[in-house]
Amino acid sequence: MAGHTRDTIGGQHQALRDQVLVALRQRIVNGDYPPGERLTEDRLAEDFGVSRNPVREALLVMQAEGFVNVVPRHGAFVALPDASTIGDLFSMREQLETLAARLAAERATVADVADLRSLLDAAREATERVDLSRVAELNSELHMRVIAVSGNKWLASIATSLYLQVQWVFRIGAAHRAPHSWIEHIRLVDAIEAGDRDEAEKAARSHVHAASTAALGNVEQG
Amino acid sequence: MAGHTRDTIGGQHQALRDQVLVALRQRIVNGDYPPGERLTEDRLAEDFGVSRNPVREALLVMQAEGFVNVVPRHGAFVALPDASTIGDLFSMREQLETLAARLAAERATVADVADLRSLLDAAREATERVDLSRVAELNSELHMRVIAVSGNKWLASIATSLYLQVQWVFRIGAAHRAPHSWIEHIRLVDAIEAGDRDEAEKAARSHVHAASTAALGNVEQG
DNA sequence: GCAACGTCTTTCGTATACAGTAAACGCGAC
DNA sequence: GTCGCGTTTACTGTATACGAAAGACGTTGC
Repeated sequence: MAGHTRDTIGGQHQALRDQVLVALRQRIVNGDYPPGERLTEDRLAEDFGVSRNPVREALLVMQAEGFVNVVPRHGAFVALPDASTIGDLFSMREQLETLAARLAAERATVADVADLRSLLDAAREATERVDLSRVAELNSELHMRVIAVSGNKWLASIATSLYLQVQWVFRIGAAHRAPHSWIEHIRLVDAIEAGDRDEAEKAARSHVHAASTAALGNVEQG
Repeated sequence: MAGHTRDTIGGQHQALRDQVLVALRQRIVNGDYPPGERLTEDRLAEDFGVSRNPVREALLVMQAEGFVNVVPRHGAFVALPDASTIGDLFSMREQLETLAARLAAERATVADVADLRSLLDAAREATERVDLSRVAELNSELHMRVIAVSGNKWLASIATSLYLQVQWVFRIGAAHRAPHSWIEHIRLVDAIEAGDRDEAEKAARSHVHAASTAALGNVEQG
C-alpha cells in the first residue's frame, strides 16, 4: 500500500469533528463564548447536537491552537489573552511573515501574482464601499495566499492558527486599520512581483510592525 | 484491563492519550513504524493495549505535528519527508531560532545563563565520553531551554514539534555533527549572557545554517 | 462561630457498541 | 484473458456506557 492519493468526492467527507471545530472557533472569535468562560464537554455536545467524542477532539485542536486552556479533570476554559501574550503573537507573526514574503518573492509565478492582485482589487472595492469587515477578511486572505505561495507547509499550518488568534484578539481594531494596511499590502505584492526578496521582507516587517503598534494601542484603550 | 487504578496520588494524572502520544512518537522516530506505513487505529490500540479513543486523540496531535498524514475515511500513514519538506523545516527553524536567541539575549537572568552553561558542561563531558546520542539529546535540550528563556509561549509550543521532526529525520547525522555544534552553542550562550541581541541572532542563524547544510548533505548520501 | 470531615455531584477519561463507507476480492460475461 | 459488477470485509466516524477523581456542600464536633 504505497502512497496513493485519493480525490474522489468521498474524500471531502466533513467529519463532525471538523464541523464542531469550525463552529467552536467561530463562537469564540465572535465572543459568544467570552474569555474565561468554562466549556464542559457535555454542554458543548448539547450545544452542537453531537456526542462528546467530536467535541473532545475539537477541543484538543483548540487547545493546541491556544484558544482554550484545559485543566485535566476540571474542564476547558476560553483563554484570556494578556498584553505579553499579544506581544509574543506579533513577534511570531513578524518572523513568519518575513520568511513568507522572502520565499514568495523567490517562488511566485505570474499566476500567483495575478491572484494576489485580484485580492488587492477586491480589497480596494470593499474599501470604497466602506465594507470594513470585508476588507479585514480580504486582508487575512491575502496573507494566507502569500504564505501559500511561499510553499512552506509548516508555515501554512502554523500561520492558520496564528491568524485566527489575531482575528480573535483584534477583530474590531483590525477592521478599522484595514484601509491603511491596504497600501502596505500593495508594496508587498509589488516586491513579490519584482522578485525582490529584501524589499518583500522589509515590506512585510514594517507592515507587521504597524499592525502591532495599532493593535497594542487598542489594548490600551480596552 | 480497565482495572488500573491511579498509582500516583491525585496531582498529575498522566492521561493514556499522552502516554500513547509519547510511545507513538518514539516508535516513529526510532523507525519501528517506517515512513509510508499504514497505521490503523485498531492495530495501534492493540499494540499499546488500550482502546481506540486514546489512539485517535494521539493521532490527531501527531497529524498536527506533521508525523502522520490522515486520509479522511482511509486511515493514518506515517509521513514520508522529502527534500523540499526538509528544506522548509530548516527555514522555519532558522526564523524561530533567531527570534528565540534575540529574545533570550534580552530577557535572560543570571540563573538562566547558569542553566545554559551547565548544559554546555554536560555536553562537553558527554563529548569526551564520545556518547554522541547523549550529546544530541543535550543539544536539543539546550535549544528548548533557550526558547523557554525567550518566554514566548507560541515559540515554545511550535518549536517542540519542530525539534521532534528534526530529530526524526536526522537522528543519525545529528549525533555525528553534535561535537561541532557544541562550539557554536558556546558562541550563542556567550551572546545571550552578554545581552547582545544582534550577536545572539547571528550565532543562531549561522548555527542553523551549518546544521541545515550538514543535514541536507546526509540526504544526498541517503 | 469555625474548622474538619464525609458525602455528593459534576466532569473527565476510557472502553465498548453500532453504523456507514470505501476498498478488496471473487465471480461471471464477453 | 480481461473487463465489469456484486458481495464482502475492514476500517473509520460517531454514539453510548461506565468508572474514577476532584471540587462543592452540608454536617458535625469543638
